[in-house]
Amino acid sequence: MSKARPPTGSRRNPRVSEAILDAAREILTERGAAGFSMEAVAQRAGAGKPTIYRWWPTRADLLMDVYEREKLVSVVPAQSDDPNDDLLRYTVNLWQFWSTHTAGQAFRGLIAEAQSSPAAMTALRDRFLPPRLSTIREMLGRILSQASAEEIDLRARLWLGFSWQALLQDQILMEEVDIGRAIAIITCPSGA
Amino acid sequence: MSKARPPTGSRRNPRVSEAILDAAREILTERGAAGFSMEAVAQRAGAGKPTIYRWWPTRADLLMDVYEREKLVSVVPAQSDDPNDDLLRYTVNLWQFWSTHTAGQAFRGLIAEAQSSPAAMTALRDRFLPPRLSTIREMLGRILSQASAEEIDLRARLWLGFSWQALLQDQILMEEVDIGRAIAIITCPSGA
DNA sequence: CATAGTCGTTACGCACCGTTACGACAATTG
DNA sequence: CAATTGTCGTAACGGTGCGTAACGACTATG
Repeated sequence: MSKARPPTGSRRNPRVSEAILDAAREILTERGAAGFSMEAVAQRAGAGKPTIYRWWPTRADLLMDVYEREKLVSVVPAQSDDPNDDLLRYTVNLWQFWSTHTAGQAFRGLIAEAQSSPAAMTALRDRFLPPRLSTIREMLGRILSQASAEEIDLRARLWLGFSWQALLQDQILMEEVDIGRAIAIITCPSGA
Repeated sequence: MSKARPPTGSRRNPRVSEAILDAAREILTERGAAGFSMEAVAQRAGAGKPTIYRWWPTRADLLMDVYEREKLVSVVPAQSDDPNDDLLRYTVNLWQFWSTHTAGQAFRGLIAEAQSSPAAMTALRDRFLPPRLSTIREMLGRILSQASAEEIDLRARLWLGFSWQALLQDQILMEEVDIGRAIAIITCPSGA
C-alpha cells in the first residue's frame, strides 16, 4: 500500500489522510462499529498510528470526519413549497444514508464512544450536533411558522430522539408511511 | 473482603452475587460507564472473574441486572384518573431514577455495548426493552383509547427516543414543564 | 546545504478481554 | 463416615487495543 504513496517531505501528504479515511470507511462497512479500532485503520491504510493520532487525536474525531465526508455528497435538505414534505424527504434520505452502513455505523460508534469518553461527549454535543440540529430547526420553523424557539427546539429533540432510537436499535428500515406518521405527530400544531 | 464471606461449598453463595452487583453499582456511580470493566468489578467485589462470567456471561447481562435491581424499588407506574398525568409522572420519575447516576449509567453502558456487540443488541431488544415498552404502550393506550396498536407503537417509539436522546446526551436534567410539553406532543390526537 | 515538518516502523507499558487449570471448601449423597 | 459434586478464589494464559516515544528516511523550504 505504501508503495504507491511516495513521501512528500515536510508537506502534509493528502494521499495519507485519504487512505486513512478510506480505510476507516471500509472497516466500518465491513466490520461495523465493533471492528473499528485505530490499529485496524492504521494497518489497512498502510499508515502508522502516530500519523493518525497526529491529525485525529481522538477516535471521535476520526468518526466524525468519516461521517462528514460522505454526508456532503448524500443528504441535502430540499426546499419546496411543502415544508412538511421537505422534512419527510430529508428524514427518509437521512435514514437511507445511515443504512448504507457506513455513516450509520460511524454515528453509532460516535454515540457509543460518547457514553464512556467525556471528550467524545463534548465533541458530539458542541461540534457534531449543532449544525445538524439547526437544519432540523429551520425546517420545523417553516412548518410551524408562529412557534417559539423553545417550541421548535423541543420538537427538534423529538425528531432527533426518534431517529436515534431507530438507529441505535438497528431498526432504520422503516416504512416511509410510518416515518411520515411520526413526523406528523412531531409537527402537530400545539394545542393550547 | 473475602474474609467476611465464608465459602458455602457446593451451594451457590448469595453473598457473592450480592457483592458483585454492589461492586458493579458502586463503580458505575463513581466512575461511570467508562470505568466499568469486568476486571474492576471482580477486584472490587473480592471475587474472581470466572465467578462473574459463570452467572453473567456478558457485560450486558450484568448491566441489565444492576438496572433491574434498582428499578424495582424506584419507579412504579401510577394509575390515577388522569392518564396523561400518569405518563408525565412516570417519565419524570424515570428520568429522576436515571439521574441518580447508577441506573442511568447502566442503561447508557448497555446501549453503548449494543452498538458493538450483536449479543448485547439482541439482549437489549428482545429482553430488556419489551417489558418496559409495554408499560409505556399501556399508558398511551389509556390516553388514546381509540387508537390502533400501530399508532400506539409509533408514539411509544417517540417517547422512547425522546428519553434516550436526553439520556445519551447527559441532558436528563430537564424542566418538568418541558417534559410535559413533549409528552403533550407525543400524545396529541392524530390529525386525520 | 542545513532546517523543519511529515511519515512509517518498531516497540513500549498498560488495561481488559474471555478462558483455563488448580486447589480449597462445604453441603450432598449413599 | 467417606466419596461426590458444585462453588469459589487465585493465578496465569494468549490475545487485542490503547496512546506514546524513539528512530531513521524522506523532501520541500529558505
